[in-house]
Amino acid sequence: MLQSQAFIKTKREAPKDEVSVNAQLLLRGGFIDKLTSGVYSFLPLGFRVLAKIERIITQEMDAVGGQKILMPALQPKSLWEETDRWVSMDVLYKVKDRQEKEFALGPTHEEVITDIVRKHPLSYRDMPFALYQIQTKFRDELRAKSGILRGREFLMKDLYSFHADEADRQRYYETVKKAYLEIFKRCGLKAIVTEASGGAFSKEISHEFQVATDAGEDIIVSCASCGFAQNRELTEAKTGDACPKCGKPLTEQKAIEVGNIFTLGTRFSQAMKAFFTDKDGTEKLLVMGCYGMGLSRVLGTVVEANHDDRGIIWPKEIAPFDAHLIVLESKDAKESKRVFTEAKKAYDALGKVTIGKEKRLLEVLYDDRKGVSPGQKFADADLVGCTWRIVVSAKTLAQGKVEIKKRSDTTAKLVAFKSVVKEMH
RNA sequence: CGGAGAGUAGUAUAGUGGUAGUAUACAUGCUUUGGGAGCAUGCGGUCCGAGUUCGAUUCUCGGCUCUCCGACCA
Repeated sequence: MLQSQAFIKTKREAPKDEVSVNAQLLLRGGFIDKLTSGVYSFLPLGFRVLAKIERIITQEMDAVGGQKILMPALQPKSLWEETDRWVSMDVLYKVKDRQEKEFALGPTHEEVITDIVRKHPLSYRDMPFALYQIQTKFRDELRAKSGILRGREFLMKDLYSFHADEADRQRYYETVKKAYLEIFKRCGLKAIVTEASGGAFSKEISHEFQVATDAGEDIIVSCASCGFAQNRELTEAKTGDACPKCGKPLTEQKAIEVGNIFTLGTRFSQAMKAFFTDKDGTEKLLVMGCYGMGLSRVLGTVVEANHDDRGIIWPKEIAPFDAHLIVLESKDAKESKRVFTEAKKAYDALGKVTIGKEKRLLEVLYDDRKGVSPGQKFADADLVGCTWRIVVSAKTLAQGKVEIKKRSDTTAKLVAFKSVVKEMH
């Protein structure tokens, strides 16, 4: 993509009100735009990152047998009354149509998915199965805060699984848990599986995926030795207390919840009469699980966990572009022209390179802007945070080379253009 | 919802009961080109409403919006 033509507008300063790091850097870098409190647009750069996160999630959900669907955000009141959540769900946005008929803007989709499923004759032979979607959720939060970490409208992946019995549900729960860890790993996050309350769903504990950072709103107590971790809401344990599993000292830390998986059991199938026919020919309640993950929150968490004072350092697999190619003008017009010609050649060549197991095309953002100083181009590249920075200038060309630098490294290397791709492996 | 803070140009800021200033960004021209370059010119602003006043961006009241703390959180 040519930066001179792209809708990428970086800012030197963040709006003074924005305190959270994710909001500051994402706004300054032109990744997002705030419409109102807790409601954001994703601009070209941000949307590219979001699409990559979505791609990872989709791959991993498909890998555990999830079938992707899309459910409506607009949901009739009657559905929510079936589970008593029209009144008990305090974050529910309620809207009326011109006939005064009431609807909810979906904050989650247990009701809708259960309604879909119950309309179909199901046999034990159909079990288990799992459906998921990636969709915009609406929650009238008491307080939107922390940039895109707690919005009132946000993108979420929600998976729902259906089983003939509790043992199978438990088995699948563990499968999804592993898939979640793989997703977070690919997104460059170190997630800690944390025991938490089942909330309104269940008396059983749920599992949260927590990323330790000071920007977190949760406090978790964890053991570095055996991996035991609990949300503060479940425990009185403090730093230094003995781990109940292995006896080693526990550590308290702030963390961001990037995912949460729940045991639903028959909570919804019972309230909404969702059955399947078992081997013995009798109707039984579906046993369910649900598994949530906020994509926009994952994105914000990545920024909180991966940045320095100059900007964002995107993990490789979700960087908006693999490489940020920068051309620097020269004082001599003729030489400048040659530098631009060579940079354009490099851009065209890099765009045809395939990388990774999947042999996908390398994605390059080419800063071809004229009249922009080297300092500004470097500053922008650091802020935007693509994995690799490649510089073509009179200086590098004098040696027949280009410069390559990893965003996470401090030093650059001069290499022949031919070796650039090799450097990126 | 309770508490605190803040609303002046796209962004960041100054200031004043009497024609609103600076930086940056944007536009134009010239110069410059390895860490947010320089000069010149231009464009652009007091959140909304009421009150006090000859006159309000400034004072008073009300509203709206944003941020932070708290409560809450599938």
